[in-house]
Amino acid sequence: MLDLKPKATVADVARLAGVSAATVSRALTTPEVVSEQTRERVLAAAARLGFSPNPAARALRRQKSMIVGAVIPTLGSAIYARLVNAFQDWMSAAGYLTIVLTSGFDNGGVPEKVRLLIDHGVEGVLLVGQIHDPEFVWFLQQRRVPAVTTYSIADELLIPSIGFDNQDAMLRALQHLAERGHRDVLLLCGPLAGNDRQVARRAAFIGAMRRQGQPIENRVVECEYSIEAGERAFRDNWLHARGFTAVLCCSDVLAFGVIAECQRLGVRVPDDVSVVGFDDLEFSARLNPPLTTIAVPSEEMGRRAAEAIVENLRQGREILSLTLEAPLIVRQSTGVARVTGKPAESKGKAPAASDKGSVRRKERQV
Amino acid sequence: MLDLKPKATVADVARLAGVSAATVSRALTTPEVVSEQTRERVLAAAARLGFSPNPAARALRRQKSMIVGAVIPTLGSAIYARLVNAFQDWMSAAGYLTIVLTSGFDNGGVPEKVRLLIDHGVEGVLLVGQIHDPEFVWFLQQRRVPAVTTYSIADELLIPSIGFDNQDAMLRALQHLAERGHRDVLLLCGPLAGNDRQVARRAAFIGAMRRQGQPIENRVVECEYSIEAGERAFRDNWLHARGFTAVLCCSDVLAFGVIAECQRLGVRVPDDVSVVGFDDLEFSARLNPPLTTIAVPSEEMGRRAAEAIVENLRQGREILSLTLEAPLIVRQSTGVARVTGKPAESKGKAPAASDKGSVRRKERQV
DNA sequence: TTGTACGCGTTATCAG
DNA sequence: CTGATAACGCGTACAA
Repeated sequence: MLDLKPKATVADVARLAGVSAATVSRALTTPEVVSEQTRERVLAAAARLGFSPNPAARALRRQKSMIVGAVIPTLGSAIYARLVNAFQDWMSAAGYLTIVLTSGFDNGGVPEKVRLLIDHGVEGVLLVGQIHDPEFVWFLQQRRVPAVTTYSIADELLIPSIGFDNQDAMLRALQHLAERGHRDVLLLCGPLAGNDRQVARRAAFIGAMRRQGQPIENRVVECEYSIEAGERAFRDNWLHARGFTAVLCCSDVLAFGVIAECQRLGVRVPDDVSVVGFDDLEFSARLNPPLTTIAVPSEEMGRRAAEAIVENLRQGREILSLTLEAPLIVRQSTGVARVTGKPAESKGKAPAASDKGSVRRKERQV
Repeated sequence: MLDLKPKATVADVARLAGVSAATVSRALTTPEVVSEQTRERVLAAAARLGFSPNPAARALRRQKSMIVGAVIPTLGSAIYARLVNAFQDWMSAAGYLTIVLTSGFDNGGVPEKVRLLIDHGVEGVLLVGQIHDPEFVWFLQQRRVPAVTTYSIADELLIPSIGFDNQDAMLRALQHLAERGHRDVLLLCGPLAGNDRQVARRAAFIGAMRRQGQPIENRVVECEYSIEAGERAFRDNWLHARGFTAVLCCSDVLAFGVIAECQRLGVRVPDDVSVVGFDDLEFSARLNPPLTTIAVPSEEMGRRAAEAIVENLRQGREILSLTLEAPLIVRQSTGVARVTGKPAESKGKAPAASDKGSVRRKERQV
């Protein structure tokens, strides 16, 4: 049963069909230049031998692998998984396969991973976050490998980006809170080391707070991306450093933790504390209360990045940076600030019970 | 700035180092067989030219691409994303890159995707769910591409599987419910077409119900995997077809929807209805109430599948099927069945408020 | 329309 | 230890 026939080659097909190897190749790749009958003979022979062209030989000859790569922090985070999902879908439709490689949240390791990909022959690369390493940018250029960064916007002269403005998104979230009387806000951000998105968000936060003359000591906390980290961060800060009336989370996952912990501690959201997230994951609209959050266009980034790379590969079209919208979705986790230190009057229980019907009913975009 | 030097080859390095191409190759791949000084000259020359071996040429010569593939339903589902994440991590540590391809939930499309991967030169394949197509299995064998299926257990003579017993998991969940007096149970399952995991779970459910002489009309509902589908399914069935005292969901995502809808409808969990999930996602322990669910070992499946494939590739070791544990994690979403049609006595509100401290406090494995 | 000849870049083999 | 040579399998000028 186990025949070791070392996989058919064009030569085998040629022999069986009684033609030359060149003709086999033509019959398979440019059928129209081959006569009807030889084409049929060749196709039949190929089918009979289960022939398919050796990808390495083809790649060597054509200088094209039809493979692209994606380097992301992790697939464990829905936000990146969805990005890659969309990217991969589009790429696959365009005839490219996608190699996925994870690098953790510190972008310092990304160049090495990209090198690895390129050494394996990928023709284009999707990245998350900007790389501030001129040598690396230069490397990509001279290797002629188109690359797109997502989740942030382009600094000058670096890798083109298809993303959104993290600072602006943050400012809109803060303004939303400010309009409701929140001046003292706690920021929970994700890992900062080598993570330009988080750094940008924090910078926006600190800038805004400074402008308002608001002190920021003990108001910026770095967490891992996990529900538990959000729980812990909220608990520690609520118990030891009260005073803030709102929590701004750089990830919905953290916000989930905050809300869960609030329930456990008997802290009411938004009556005692308002909570804002960042991502707009599927579950965020179903939290109790539904989460006000920044809707990050992860699928769109993936799709557009794929489009751009494919067009570059096919027609040499330059990849242009693009800034997408990341609207604030206002739901029920944010409300008017209570007077600091003094719990607000309870507005009567059961916002949940009164909340029948479509979840999206009470949403608003900003 | 844009020098078009068409990427250095061994020949270029050889010329610069004043040696032959063969020596360059040796200096790079088996440094120990080359004299100290020539090695250094070669390495220096290679570094100066930014040389790295052409992957297609290497793959052609060595008959090895160092690339493997994974075909999964979608990356949009945390459960598969985590599987691939673990698989890819391990593979990458072993020197292999991973191409990810999605195929939707109907396994009918999988063979085609795998073919695509193999036509691109992958050396091994990770699958989700069994493929019942002898021709396909034969194809994999004669192409000598090791494959592993996950999420289910091996039927005889098919592709080796590293998974868990879906039927058994389902029976344990049902037994847990039965012990608490639940006889009339609603099953929400995911897409069934071409999805052997879901089919197995449903089969177990139907079998058990039959054995108990319990009617199953209107007790099996097929849903998409989304929170909203869970909400809708529960709403429709609760309003129109009361009678069941528990809902068994084939995915935590559906259970999330059920619990969210219960809150909206004022239905108490577990007093009025018990809810069981399947997956044990990160958020499931934080739902209100925390979700009783089957813990699917997705990371372990990914890791072990990678190990098995690597060992097959490296040492020709046969891949053995393996059945992993998928324990039922008992939390607070399941309780004693109320008398059908009559809401249970309320046991006093605020299980949440009393639920301080570690989330895992009240867990139990079965 | 088809066949012949060669090269893509690397590495295994064999001789030196 | 090193160099010459051939071959991996395909695709494409070029010639017929």
